[in-house]
Amino acid sequence: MKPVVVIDRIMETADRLFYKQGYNLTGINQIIEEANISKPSLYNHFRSKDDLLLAYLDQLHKNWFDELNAFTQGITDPLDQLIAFFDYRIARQISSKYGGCAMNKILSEMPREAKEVLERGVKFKSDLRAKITSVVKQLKRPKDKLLTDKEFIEVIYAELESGVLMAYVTKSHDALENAKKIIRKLA
Amino acid sequence: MKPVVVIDRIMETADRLFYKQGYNLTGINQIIEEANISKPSLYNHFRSKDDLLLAYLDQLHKNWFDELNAFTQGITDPLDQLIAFFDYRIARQISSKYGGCAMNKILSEMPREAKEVLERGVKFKSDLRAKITSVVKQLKRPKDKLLTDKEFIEVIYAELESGVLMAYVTKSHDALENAKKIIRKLA
DNA sequence: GTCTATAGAAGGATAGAC
DNA sequence: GTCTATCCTTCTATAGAC
Repeated sequence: MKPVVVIDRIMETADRLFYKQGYNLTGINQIIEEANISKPSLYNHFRSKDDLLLAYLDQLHKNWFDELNAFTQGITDPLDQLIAFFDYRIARQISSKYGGCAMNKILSEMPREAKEVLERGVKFKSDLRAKITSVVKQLKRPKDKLLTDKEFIEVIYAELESGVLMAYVTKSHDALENAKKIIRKLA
Repeated sequence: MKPVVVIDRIMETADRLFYKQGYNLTGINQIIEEANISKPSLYNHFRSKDDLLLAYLDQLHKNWFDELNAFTQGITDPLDQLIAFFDYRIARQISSKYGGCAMNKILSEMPREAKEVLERGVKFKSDLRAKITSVVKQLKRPKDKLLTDKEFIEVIYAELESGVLMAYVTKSHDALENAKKIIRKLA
């Protein structure tokens, strides 16, 4: 069921290859071959390979948060919502066979000059942190908790990032599972 | 003060370029040019570019832990030692102008087949975790603490990983600084 | 062990026909 | 908008002389 429209075929192929092989290891030639289009057809839609990367990152951002929202839809208890963030990442890592975090992998292979890419990374991370913050506020944690809200949010965020990284390296979601217990204790 | 021996010049140049630009963006041509050697001279010491990468990773592992040991040398209090782990990473991020974690960046740009590289990543992470574990044991934390030793170790590790990633993306070590306060509270 | 020279493939991007 | 054909650069790696 490949997309019929050319630009959709490009985006679908870029998404798959950039995630699987990384940006720098994926050549324009491979993209056009697997998307079954010609080279000038690609350059008709995107000025350059870098331009395609930015489009890929924007699509990634939208899809990632849309799917997260769909995943947590219907969960009312705030603590359960926090746990669902971890379950979302676990589900993604399992379905991608522990391919790691798409955004972090791209960020990690960029040279210093890639300012526009870095900006998208910052936006992605601040949006995720904002979602966590919003849910933590709903917990209405008492003031005498060991960690402040800000600190608790930081730990949640760190456990998500580190957990996915460990999933990528060890090909297991043990760390993400353990993190859930820690979050329940600190809540 | 460039190294005189050829293989040292290669390693020094590879170390600098792999970290600054990443592995895939660094060509053999650039390495030999900046190391002021010829191409066959490089291939006399390393069978392939991949072979050079493995040598680079092994050197990185050794240097990283040697410098960590030197950094924590003389610190006797276990909690201070844990904090020193964060200060070590802060110092490295400042001196590298927030270039991020060398090991994680390489890991992130590898394709699935790069088994030998991934193994070195696993070893690096398990060695760091072992060091944290060793120090936490010395804390002799009471059983009634909110987090078990295992959970506390996990949080320390996650804050280190996530903190360096945030340093790379935001070009600031705020996250690593905040993490220190959290660790003190949870100790 | 080190060099000059080169092979052979793949990289990103474009001209011009339809 | 899409194609065939082509351009120029860069890539990893090697042959053969010294």
